[in-house]
Amino acid sequence: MDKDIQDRFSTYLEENRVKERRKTEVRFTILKEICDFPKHFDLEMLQDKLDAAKYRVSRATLYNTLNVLIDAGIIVRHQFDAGIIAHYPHQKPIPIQYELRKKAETHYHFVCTRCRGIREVKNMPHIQAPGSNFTAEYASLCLYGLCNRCRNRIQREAQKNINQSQTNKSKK
Amino acid sequence: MDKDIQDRFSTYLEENRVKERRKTEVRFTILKEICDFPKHFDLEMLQDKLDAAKYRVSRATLYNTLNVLIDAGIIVRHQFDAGIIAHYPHQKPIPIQYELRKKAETHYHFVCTRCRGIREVKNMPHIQAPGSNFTAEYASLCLYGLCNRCRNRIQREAQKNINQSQTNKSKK
DNA sequence: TTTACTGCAAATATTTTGCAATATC
DNA sequence: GATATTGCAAAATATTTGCAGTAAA
Repeated sequence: MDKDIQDRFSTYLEENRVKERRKTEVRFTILKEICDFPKHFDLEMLQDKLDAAKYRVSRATLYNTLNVLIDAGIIVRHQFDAGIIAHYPHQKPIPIQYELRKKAETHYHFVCTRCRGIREVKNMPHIQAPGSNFTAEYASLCLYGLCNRCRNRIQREAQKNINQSQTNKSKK
Repeated sequence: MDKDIQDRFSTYLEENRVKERRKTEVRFTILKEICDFPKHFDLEMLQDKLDAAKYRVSRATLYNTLNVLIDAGIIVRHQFDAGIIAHYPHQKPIPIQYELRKKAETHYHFVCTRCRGIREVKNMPHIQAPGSNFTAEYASLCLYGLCNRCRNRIQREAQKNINQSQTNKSKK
C-alpha cells in the first residue's frame, strides 16, 4: 500500500506537470513517514516524527514538500476550525492538519465545537450535487457540533446551575 | 433582515454565554458593514469598508469582534484553500473568508483548483449523514475542481502543445 | 464603581524567500 | 553542466497579547 503511494508520487514527479520536478531522497523519506500516521497530522507532528527517525529536514523544505504532495494529489490539507469555532484569547486555533488523500476519501470529519476534538466518521454521507456545470475532483465535508462527552458535560453543568440557584433562593 | 440579525446579536450579548458581554457601538457598526457584503469577505475588505465609512477600528478589535460574531452564530469562517490546493511560492494562499451564517447555509462553495475562484452554488446538495451519535449544528461542504473557463483553457493549451510538437517533428 | 472593551504597539506564530551549497537529471 | 532542491537565517504575514485609557453595566 505504501509502495503504491510511493509509485504514484514517482509518476507525478516524472510527469513535470508544473515544471521539472526531481526525485529526491528527502521527498520520499518524508512521504514514507507520512504514510505511517494512522490519522491526520500537523506540521509539528511530522517534524517530531522525522526527528525521532534521526532525519533532519528544514522547515522550509517541509512546507515545500507538503505542497508538492498536495499538488500530486497524494495528501490533502484540512483546516478544521474554519467554520463556526471562535478563536478566543489563550485558546489556540487547531493547527492545520494533513492527511493521505486516499484515507481522507473514506471518511468525513466531525469537529466538536466545545473540546475541538476531531472524530473521523467512517460512513461517508451520500452527497448528491445538483445538476451543475463543473467537475468536482474532491469534496471536503466538515460537520460541527457537540460530541457526546461535551453534550453530557453541558447538561450536568446546567443541572448544577439550576440546583445552585434553588439553594440560593431558599437561603433568602 | 439586517434588523433581524442585529436583534439576534443583541440577544446573544445579553445572554452572557461565555462571560459577560457588552453591547458596544463598535460591534454593531462592524456587524452593520458586514451585512452589506453581498458575498463572503476577508479581513482586509472589511477594514477597507470601515475606512470608507470613516469608521476607525483597530485590527485587534476587528479580530475580536469577528470571533464574538462567530461564537454568536451570526457569521462563519471559511478557509477555501484548505484541501487540495497547493501553495506555491509567489502564489499567496486565499485569505480567510467570513460570511453571514444565514447566507452560508443557503449555498455551498466550489473552488477552482486552477484560478482559485470561488463560486457559490445555489442548490445545496442533499447531505444525508448515516446513523451516528452526534448532533451536527453546521455542515461545511467545499467542492474542488476546475471551473469551465479553466477547463477550456487547459484544453486549448493542450491542443497548442500537440500542434507545436507536430510542427517540430516536420522541421526535423 | 466594577469589569469589559478598545487602541496601540510589541510579541508570537506561521509561512515564505533569498542565497549559497548540494544533488538530480 | 544546467537547473531543481535543500538548509539556513532573515523577511514577510497573520494573529495575539499586555497595558493604559475609555465606556458599558
